[in-house]
Amino acid sequence: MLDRKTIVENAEAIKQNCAARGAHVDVDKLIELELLRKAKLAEAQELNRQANETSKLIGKAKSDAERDELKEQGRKLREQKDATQTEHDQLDRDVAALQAHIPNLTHPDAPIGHDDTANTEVSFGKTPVRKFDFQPKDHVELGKSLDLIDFESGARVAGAGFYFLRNEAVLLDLALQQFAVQQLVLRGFTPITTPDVAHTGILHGIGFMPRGPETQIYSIENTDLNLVATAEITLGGMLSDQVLEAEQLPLKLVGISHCFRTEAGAAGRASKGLYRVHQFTKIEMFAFTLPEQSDSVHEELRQVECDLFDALDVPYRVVDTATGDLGGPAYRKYDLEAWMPGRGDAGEWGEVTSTSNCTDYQARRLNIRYKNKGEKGTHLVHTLNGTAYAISRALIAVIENHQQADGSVNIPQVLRPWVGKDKISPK
RNA sequence: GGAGAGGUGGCUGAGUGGUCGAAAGCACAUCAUUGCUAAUGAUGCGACCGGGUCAAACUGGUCCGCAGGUUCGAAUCCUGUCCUCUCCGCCA
Repeated sequence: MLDRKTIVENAEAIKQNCAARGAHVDVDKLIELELLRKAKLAEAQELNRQANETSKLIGKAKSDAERDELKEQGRKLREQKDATQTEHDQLDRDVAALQAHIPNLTHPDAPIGHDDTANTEVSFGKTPVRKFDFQPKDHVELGKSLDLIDFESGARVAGAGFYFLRNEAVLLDLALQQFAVQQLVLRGFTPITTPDVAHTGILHGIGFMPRGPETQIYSIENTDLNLVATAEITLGGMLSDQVLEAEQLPLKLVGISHCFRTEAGAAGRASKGLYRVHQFTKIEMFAFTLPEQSDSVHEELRQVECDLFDALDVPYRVVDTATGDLGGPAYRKYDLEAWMPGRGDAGEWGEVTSTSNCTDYQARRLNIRYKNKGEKGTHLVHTLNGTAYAISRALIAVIENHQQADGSVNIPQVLRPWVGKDKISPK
């Protein structure tokens, strides 16, 4: 959420930013309503002041007649105040509704463009794209032949988009989690496990819109709880309404995230196998920083993501996300796209991680602040998030890139201690 | 799940209808004083949203878990709700 005052005072810049991001919000309308709202607020406050004054006089009234007269006067003032307040509250809701649809400001270096075709390549990983001297299989085929992934049972038990992992895939799943958490703890991140459900208000704070027709979120009936789509929700929500000491920042966390997504509207998109599923595990980085730290921490998160995929010997590229392809809260976003040899006709890049600098956009709604020692007043922190490994997609990249001509799959060196073997062979 | 107690400022904790944004203590800040790893005294010290100012001063409103209700007026009375604690039951 952007600050209302900022919106009013920078109307033209906000409109341009909305246009660049493809957000259709009537900024002029918002400003008009906001100014009206402020006028109403002043009016209600003045009426309230008069009513308070009258009430005080009643306490000091000398005669019953005088008291009754003042009571009547007070009652009228309260009525007027209530009416004005009601008008204000409606305006406030209207403004809030518009405000919620205004995306964050954008980093000046982010590429401008309507969609992901405008994303720019920033860099490539250490591992080059492999030239196969045989026809590589996709992970669905390998998953079946090596008895690693069972989509049929997943569909039977929970529906399309669910799956069972089996055998070495389970060990790989755990190994990826262990390795990522281990590396991040070495880099000063605090490991956290979080609830897998969260209140609707927390989802809103992070920028999700649960309970709408197009929502990505599973909600739990008869409760205010939703299954989380990422631990970004719970890690960010963890410090909602808290005031941190400036010296505690940056605060870097690594969460083990169970992700549930309805993927509404995703049907028909190229999304075979594990690529787009309703449930997966993710190792998620989250950071709270001082405003002046967020750019550098963002670069740090990107570097961690690169290092983690370099460690798997998986080829990838980093892209700087174009304005039109940024989510609402992101000020700037980098995606890592791993090479997936089995994707499409001859292999394609597929998104495996993303890291966003959300500046104060989430912090404002979640009310997460910091204060400088000895100073009065508080300021909003910046929040950032980044994927270490989204296990399902990392599995695709690992399995497809490390497959061998004989149908086996080599296990990346760094994961071998946890998997307990070098390769996955046909049974 | 059952029974009970409680949620007040950074903390402890008074406060059962108007003079309460809230006593007192602690903590904190500044000053003074004694000089020895601290004591004593004075003063100040909540947050948020507005108006005002170059900035202050000054000033209006809101806030006593949260949301409603009663009343001219609510920290105080009523209802709902959330959370915490204790005891019992159940249980991975």
